Parts: sequence; C-alpha cells; structure tokens
Amino acid sequence: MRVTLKDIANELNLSVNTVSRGLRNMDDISLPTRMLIQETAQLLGYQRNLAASSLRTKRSYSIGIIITDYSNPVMSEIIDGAEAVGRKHGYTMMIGASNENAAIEEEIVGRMLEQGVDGLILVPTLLNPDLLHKLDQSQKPYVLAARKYPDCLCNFVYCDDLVGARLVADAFYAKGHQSFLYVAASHSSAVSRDRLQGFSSRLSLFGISHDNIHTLETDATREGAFQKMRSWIQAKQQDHVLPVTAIFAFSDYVACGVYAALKEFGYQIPKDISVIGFDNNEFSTIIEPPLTSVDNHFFEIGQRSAQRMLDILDLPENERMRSPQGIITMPELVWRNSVADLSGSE
Amino acid sequence: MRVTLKDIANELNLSVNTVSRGLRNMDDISLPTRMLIQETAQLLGYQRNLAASSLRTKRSYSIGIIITDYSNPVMSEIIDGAEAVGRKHGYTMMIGASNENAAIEEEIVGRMLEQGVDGLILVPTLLNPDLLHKLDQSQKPYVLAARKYPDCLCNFVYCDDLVGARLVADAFYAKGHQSFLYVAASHSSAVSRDRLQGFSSRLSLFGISHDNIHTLETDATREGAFQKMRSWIQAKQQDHVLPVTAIFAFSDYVACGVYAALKEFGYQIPKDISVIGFDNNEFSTIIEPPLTSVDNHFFEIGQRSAQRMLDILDLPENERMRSPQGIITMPELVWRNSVADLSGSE
DNA sequence: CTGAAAGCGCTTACAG
DNA sequence: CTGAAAGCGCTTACAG
Repeated sequence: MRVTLKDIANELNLSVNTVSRGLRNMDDISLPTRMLIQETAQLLGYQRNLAASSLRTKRSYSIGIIITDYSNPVMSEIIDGAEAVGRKHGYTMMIGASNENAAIEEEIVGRMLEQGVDGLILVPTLLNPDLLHKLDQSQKPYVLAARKYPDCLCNFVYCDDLVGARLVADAFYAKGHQSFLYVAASHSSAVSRDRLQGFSSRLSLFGISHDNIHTLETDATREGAFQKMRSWIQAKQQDHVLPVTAIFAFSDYVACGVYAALKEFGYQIPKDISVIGFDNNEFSTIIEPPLTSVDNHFFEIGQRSAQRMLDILDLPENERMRSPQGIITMPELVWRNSVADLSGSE
Repeated sequence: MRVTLKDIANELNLSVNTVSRGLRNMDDISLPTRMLIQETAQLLGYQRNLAASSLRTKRSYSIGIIITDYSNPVMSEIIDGAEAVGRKHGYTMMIGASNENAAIEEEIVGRMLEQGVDGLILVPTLLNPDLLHKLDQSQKPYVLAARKYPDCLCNFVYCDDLVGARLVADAFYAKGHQSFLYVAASHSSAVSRDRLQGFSSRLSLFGISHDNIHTLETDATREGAFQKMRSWIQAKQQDHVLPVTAIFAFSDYVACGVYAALKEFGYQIPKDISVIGFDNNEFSTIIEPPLTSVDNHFFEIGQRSAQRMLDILDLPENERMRSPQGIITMPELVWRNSVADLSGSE
C-alpha cells in the first residue's frame, strides 16, 4: 500500500496533523521536527495524495486544456507553451481534443470538471455558443486561446490578426504587388474575416482598391484549398496569365494546397506568382520554395494562456469571475523565398 | 457552490447513501426513486466530485501520458490514439512532455502519481534506467510506447522495426538497387540498430554483402542529418557520382536533411539517388519529391497502449503486476516518388 | 510548538 | 428497498 501521513505519524510518534504541517514546512512546527518529518517521508517514499488534499483545499493543481485536434502542429505548440508554465508552477495538465465536434467538446469539459481541474484553457470549436454559458455556471475560470468568440466577455489570448494581415499587405506592397487573391477559410470564421479586413484596409491606405483583391472561400484544409484553387485558376486565367500577382493564404496548410494547384498549372513560385501564408508551420521551411509566413507565436499564446490562468487562480475565489482580460499577442513576418520583387528598386 | 450529493438528498428527503446509489443506477434502489434522483441531479446541475469518490474507490479514471516532445508530430498521433480509446471508456488523460530530459521525466511521473492517475503510458527517454524501477515501486501499471528499453520486463507497444526495415530492403531490391547508405540515429538507439539489423540481414538474404551497406550516424534531427550528410557526400563522391544508389533514412526528419544535402550538391531524387524514410510524417507528402516512407502507425500504437492499460486496470489489483505483455505492431510501406527503378523490368 | 476533532464529498459494508 | 455510520487521506480551525 501507498504510504500515508498516518504511517509517518506512527513511525515518529507524532500526530497526523503535525506531520501534515511539517511536510508543508509550516513554521509553527519546530525546525528539528520538520526536518525529521521530511526525512522520514523521503525514506518511506511518501507521496502526497492530491485527491485527498484537494477535497479539503478545493485546489487540485491541475488545469485542463482542450484543443480542437492533434493533427495541426499549431495545437502542439499551444499545449507545449501552456504545459511549460503550468508545470513550472506545480500544475499538471489534463488534455482533450474536441475534433471540432461540439458534443465531444462539451463531454470533455464535463469530464474535466468532474476531475476537479482548477481551470480550463480551451481552443473552442465556435460551434457551441452554449458552452461559454455552461462554463460560466461552473464557476471555474477559463481562458480561450487562439480563437475568437465574437463579443465574448471572457479571458482570451490570441494573436492580432489585423496586424498579421497588415504585415502581409506591407510585404507585398513593398515588393511592388498591386493585385491580390486572398484564399480564405470559411467566411463564417472571425479569424478569416479579420485577416481579410486587415489586409484590404491596409492596402486601401496605399491606394489599392478592393477591386484588386479577389477572395476565394475554402474549408481551410490543404486538399480543400487545392480543389478550390484549381477551379479558380481555370476560371480566371487567360493565356496562362493570372489576374493577380500575389496570393495571401489564410494558413500555411491553405498555402500548401495553393502551391499544389499552381504547380499543376505550371506556374512558378515566386517567379509567376507570389505567396504568403499564416502560422509559420514547420513544413513551411520544407516546401519548395520555402514559404514566407506570418508567425503568430502559438507557443507564446499557450504560455500566456496558462499564465493568465495562474493569475486568476491566485485571486481569492470571489474575485475570479470579475474583470476578464483579453491578451492580444503580436505576430511577426518570417521572410523566405515565395515572394518576387516586382518593384525594380533593389 | 457546487452541488453535492447532500444537496440532492435534502431536496428529496433521502439519505446521501441512497442518492449515491441511485445516481450510479444500482438496482437495489427502486426504479422510480432512481429516476427521481437522476432527474433531480440533472436539474440541479450535479457534477460528481471524482476526487472524493477516488479517495474511496482508489480509481481516478485518469491516465497519465508522458511523451518526449510536442514538436514531433509522431507524438501527437500517439496521444490522439491513446486519448481516443481512453475517453471512450470514461478516462481523462493527463499529459506531460519530458523534452528528453530524465529529470523532468521523473518530475512529471511524480506529479502524476500525486495526482493519482490509475496508470501511466510513456514514451520513455531511455536516459533514465532507474525510472522503471521507481515505476515498479509505485505499484501503478504502466506501458511503454514506441520505444524500447532493452530487456525490459514490462508492458510495451512498439512497431516491428525489423519488419519495417525489411520492407525498405525489399522495396529497394525490387527496384534493382545494390548499394546502400543507412543514415542512422545515434548508434546507442536500439530502434536505430534494429532498423539497420533488419535492413542488412534482409539484403544479405538477397546476396548483398555488408560491404555494400554504408552507415552514417546522426543525431536524428533534420539539421544534424543535413550536416553529416554534406560531409559524407564531400568525402565519398567521385566525379559527382555517389558510391550508393539508395539511401535508407532513419526517419522522415533525417530524410529531410538528406534531401537538403543532396540537393545542395545537385543530385536529383530519385533520378540520381533514391531515398526511403521512416515514420510517414505528414510533410513527406509535401516535400519534393514526395518521400516513400514506412508508416509505423503511431495512432494505433497510442490506441493499443491505452487499450492495454485499460485491460490491466480491469484486473484485480493483485494481478496487475503479473505477466507484462509486449505488443508489436506491423509497419507498412507507403510508396511515393523518391525511388528510381533501376531494374529495367518495367 | 503539538494534538484532538471535525469535515471535504464521496462509497462501502452493515442493519433493518 | 432505504438509512446510519464509518472511512478514504488529507487540512483547518481551535485548544492547550
């Protein structure tokens, strides 16, 4: 059997109480007994039973993190970041993936609450508007990571998509591009809309009208983007010339599909057409040509989500629900070789 | 405050005992009261406190899974598979990454044991021979996934590397290749040694001697493989001709480095040199040319690890430590376009 | 500085 | 079929 406080107490002829306090190094226990207790615990291989202590303290030192799916490396970065800061502060992470399924997401949330997590970090599916309501009822703090619920009054951490899109606009403009295609995710995605918004409003600053910005809606997968892009090329090309010189892809996955479609029609990147992606996935350095992409620092998003969580948990219980806080992180453009210079200036 | 059994009991003028049994649908409670209890629980938004119940039952319905790092997509597949079967059976997963650091690994194991996980699935670092001993002492069941501790008497699940390597040998041989380079991981890696072993013993069956199998040790990273491969090419090429026609890369990451080095020296794949990788990472379909690779079905490894765990947990406690079981999964070769046909037969 | 007692929210024999 | 009591392993006031 596992050794308990009682075992140590018996061993030392002390009370369970004293052992408990001694182990937690409280200074109302004399230093010598504290040492003695801690040494004996070590010797007997004592391991605290957190389930028991959490019953009393209402703290489990576990945090749940719910992502959408494991196949996207972006999620791994978020988990990695969150776990790193969580562990440093003595927390263990529970994990679950919704696979973009609202029912599963809700099930996982329920399970984690049963398990008694102190709080929840989630990359929400956005398909389940009731979820936030339920979370509010649960009284457990939660922070939304990497995705936006429109008008939500809650803790969240995400990358500034407007700035990211502006970075793309600036990059293309600096290289002399004047006509664009934005290969979007679903138009119902707030993130996708924001990126288009940031992109086109920046370009209009430069005197480039909306007419010069084509858009193409996709399901944000590589295969989906590939199919849509093929059709688009077929419909729009004339004498093997595209009506745009630059493509802004919603994500690197989308960019991959775009690459494949362009290559199929014999277009060379960046010679014939330039491409910039978003997310700065690892494979962006591997594909040919290496893809210029916006890094939204998902590791940092994970870290800050966890940090925000810890900050909340440090608050007295009755203050935790007050003043949710939004944290917006700054993206960064990573230059590679998928953009041609049309400006003739260098 | 969260609603407890007591609240439901008060509401219905029943004892906590009855409510507890009613909620668990035990048939020594009359059907009508059972229904009543369950409806009331639903109504009040009751959520079981697993920490409390586990204190009594010694079951937490959580399983810890410890991987080496998040950056390798292979790990995500393992987690995905393990979580899928775990969740289906009512378990929640705790997660931690050792980053190949033995001290962190041990810390995480300790934390998870404190948290009271029912068992542990781990992709061990192999740097910490004491770990298994400690795990044995903990009395908690554990299963090792995807990596081999030599001579370990414990539950494990991994892919048959010998078979995988044979698949590669067969593939190259069928296409007429006769001289090879194996780009290995560290020679202290049992997995890497097994792959070489399977590869060369198969080839010797075909009458190809060990002299025709060069080897190159790397650290199994893309960059490391790239550097080592460059040096190798410089040392071995004569008049821009390599001494081998086919390269077996320890992993797809290694293959990426190999690709980069080959391209730098102007070698075309597969025209000048053929390459086969291992792991069948997603990016293998993206790189140019698409990489033929051995899929070791990590998702399945995750699933079976969890399944094995559940099977153990179904055993009475005193039988759990008996008869550890090894499960070896079957790899599969996925053909793409990185192997030239030298046989002239088709 | 240390101990006796109560209680966290459950479940498990045991009565009736 | 339902209830009273004890206990899982801790922590928290409260005494002394």
